[in-house]
Amino acid sequence: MDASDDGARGALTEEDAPSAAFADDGKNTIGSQLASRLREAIISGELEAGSKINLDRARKTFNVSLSPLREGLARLISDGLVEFQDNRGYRVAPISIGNLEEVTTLREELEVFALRESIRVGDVEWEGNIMRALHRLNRTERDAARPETLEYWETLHREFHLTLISGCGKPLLLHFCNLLLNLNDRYRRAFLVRTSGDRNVGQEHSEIAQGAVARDVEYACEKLRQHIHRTGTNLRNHLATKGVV
Amino acid sequence: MDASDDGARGALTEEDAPSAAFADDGKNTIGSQLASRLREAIISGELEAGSKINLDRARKTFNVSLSPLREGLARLISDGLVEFQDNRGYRVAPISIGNLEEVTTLREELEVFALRESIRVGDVEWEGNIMRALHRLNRTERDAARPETLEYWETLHREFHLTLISGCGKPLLLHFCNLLLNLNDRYRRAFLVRTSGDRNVGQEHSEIAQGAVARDVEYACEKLRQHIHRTGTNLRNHLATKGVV
DNA sequence: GCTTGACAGATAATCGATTATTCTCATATT
DNA sequence: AATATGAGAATAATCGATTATCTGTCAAGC
Repeated sequence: MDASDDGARGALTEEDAPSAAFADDGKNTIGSQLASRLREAIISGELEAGSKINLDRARKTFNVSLSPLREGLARLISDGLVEFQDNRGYRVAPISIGNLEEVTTLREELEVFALRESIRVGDVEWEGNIMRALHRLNRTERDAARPETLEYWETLHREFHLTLISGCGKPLLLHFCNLLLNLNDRYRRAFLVRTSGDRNVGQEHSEIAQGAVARDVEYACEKLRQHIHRTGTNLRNHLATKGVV
Repeated sequence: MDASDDGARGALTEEDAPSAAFADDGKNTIGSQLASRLREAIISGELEAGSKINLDRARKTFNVSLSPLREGLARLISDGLVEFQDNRGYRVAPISIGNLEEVTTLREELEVFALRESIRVGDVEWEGNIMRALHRLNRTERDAARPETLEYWETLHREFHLTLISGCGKPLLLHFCNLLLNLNDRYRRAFLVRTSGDRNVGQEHSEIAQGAVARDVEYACEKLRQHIHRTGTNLRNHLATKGVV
């Protein structure tokens, strides 16, 4: 499941890194469960970007009372997926080309920095986790005809990117990267059914991973930067096609 | 007042940048007011780092009901000042040397990047705002004997740093920097009554500001980086002295 | 002596009802 | 015609009470 779905929700210092399965992954309270469901609903595009969230309607849709609903929504604010204004309620964070460009730029800056740090201080276990995540990702088919494979691929893809930087030992930085990845995934799941023909994404991932475990900082970081940049460019073109400003 | 105290609380895309006074700055709801009061209480050290927040006691202390109290606390989670765990409630985010070092490192990375971008795209109004913020800061006495002057100085200092990077045109980046500045200020207000003798902080600020408005990217960025780094080093020494791990 | 389990008190989470605010739209006014 | 006003509906915020969960203590069993 999504690494950010841990039942134990901390603050910015929480453990955002992907980790081995939790037998009992918490999610005890209705508020927590709602946060997960809403997060998935927003990232998957089920809830339209920019739309207002009517509390009363949402209350009925999810069969919950107001308190846990507000609780869940409040958490998504820190994820950047929901906006809030006093007395005007909540709305799904809007999307825009400007926002996508900023997310891409910051990913280039922060994820690359986190990878650099990971290569510097990451241990052997970190290396192993990368190889595992890469293998699982590249062995998974991404068939546009079957949405469930797409979602599974997204999960693994996200896991791969988080694993890459999980060795850096900087919880705050990982938190920021996690947020950015969330925001980015929303764009991809909304607009990118298939990758553009001139890319071999699987090979890109392999190159990054091999550079990382070989501790070749410059190679790995440059490959990661290009990978993020290309995705950003592709997405921007798709958005422009669909008339998003 | 604190720039992050806007009544209108948005998500990560909100306007975190400092701006001229709001005649009516909102803060309509009890939840919002509480968020501000609690934020100040935590940053100023009034609420001890790492301590548990008993909801019932807090409810009585602030004379509010449970719902707005939870609302206010939830917002501080996204600020990284409060941590939360299902069924175990809220606690003030702990401090540690490790966290301080990460905050410092990320400030060096992100604030410097934001300054670089600001110098690249900032307009004349941005330049003017810097000179104004610098003037107000350097004209304000920082008298350790009078706490109210310290607090006022902190406000202006924060305003100066946010103004420096306010021209970058990247709301998400500004949000991250705002969070980091919050976390950093908590350490300073707790541990740094006076700056160490070998520094002339006023001059450091002046050099950064002059470099920025002169559009000398490398000079300004290097000065800012050193400024942040020195503060980090000073704080770490103070923490170590007081036995913080 | 150590572990396990039941109990009680403390604490957090949730609910349904109430109050306050904003929004809508028809009407009045310049 | 454009703008201002105000009543009523829609919606958000808050409250007090109730329910669920956890934490620490102490006794029974191994």
